[in-house]
Amino acid sequence: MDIELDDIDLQILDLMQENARISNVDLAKQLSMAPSAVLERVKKLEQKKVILQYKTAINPLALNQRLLAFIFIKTKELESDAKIASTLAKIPEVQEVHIVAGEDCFLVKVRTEDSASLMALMRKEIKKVPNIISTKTTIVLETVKEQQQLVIRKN
Amino acid sequence: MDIELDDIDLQILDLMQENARISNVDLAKQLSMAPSAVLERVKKLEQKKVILQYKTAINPLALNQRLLAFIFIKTKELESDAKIASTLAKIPEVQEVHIVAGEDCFLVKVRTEDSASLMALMRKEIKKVPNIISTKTTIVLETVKEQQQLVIRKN
DNA sequence: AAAGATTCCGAATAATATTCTGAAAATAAT
DNA sequence: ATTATTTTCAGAATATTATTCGGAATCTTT
Repeated sequence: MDIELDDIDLQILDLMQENARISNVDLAKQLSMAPSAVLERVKKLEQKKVILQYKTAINPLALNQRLLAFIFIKTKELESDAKIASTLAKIPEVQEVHIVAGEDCFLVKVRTEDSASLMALMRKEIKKVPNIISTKTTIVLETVKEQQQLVIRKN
Repeated sequence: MDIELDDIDLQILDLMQENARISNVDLAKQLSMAPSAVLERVKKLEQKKVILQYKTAINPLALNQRLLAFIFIKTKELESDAKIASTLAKIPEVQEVHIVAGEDCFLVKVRTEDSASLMALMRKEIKKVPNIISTKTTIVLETVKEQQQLVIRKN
């Protein structure tokens, strides 16, 4: 990542991070710049893959997704790590797959309707992945904060 | 959540989830509807809090945030749970705070520049929260998948 | 079946995005 | 230092999109 971001870029990212649908005109106003100049910067940020995606956060309850869980997965060997990981990643209910340090190998975040559908998912999808030794599931009772916004420090 | 979402709503959510900046005109085209009708639905989804926010996903590496960790926190009693949780939630580097089942009480997701800044954060912020008995930190070596998109099943 | 509410379309208008040219500023080269 | 080169910006022109609104169609309720 050989990218230089100046203060204006950081301000743009800061504003857009919280509101991806802010208009170019508004952005320009906040930055005291011309819309055309701001647009140029935004396009460049997209092109440089600093901006990865514009996402809409949907209320999980509106889609009846009430259960959130973290599953630690222990596997046999280090060799097939990448394959196991990508197999897990393909499951739509799986929101995150991390390879972690320590005796557990993978940490997986899953969102489903309820505990019954989590069990079904475990049985039908996760436990069928080869080379899994054991799983340890942590159920979330309540989520107090959930975002992926980054801390942006302006100069 | 007493919300009825029909198939068109689900399609809108499905499209916007992946691209929050899709234009109303494009949305309308994909749904074979008039832009005005689609706009009305989107506004309604915002109002009903089905749509929570439009976010821009920024590449963490571009902001030099290379370390991701999950911290399990064990606390004294159940009483002050909410307070501890909201204290943790106020830390900007903390992306997620969950109250979980099991002996560990909280699961916290943190993103920082490097291990040094994680240590600093632990010392200066997290361990200063009252009533914490112990913490157990899991360092992420590699993230294979990370999103919060929900599974949308159309009827 | 009638009344009421909701959803949709289409046209008009308002606002915004986008493109382009040239000037200014920053950077690099001589 | 001075000149070239590149980058960034502003402002105007144009293209595209968002938004509003009236009325028709559809669906719900009574």
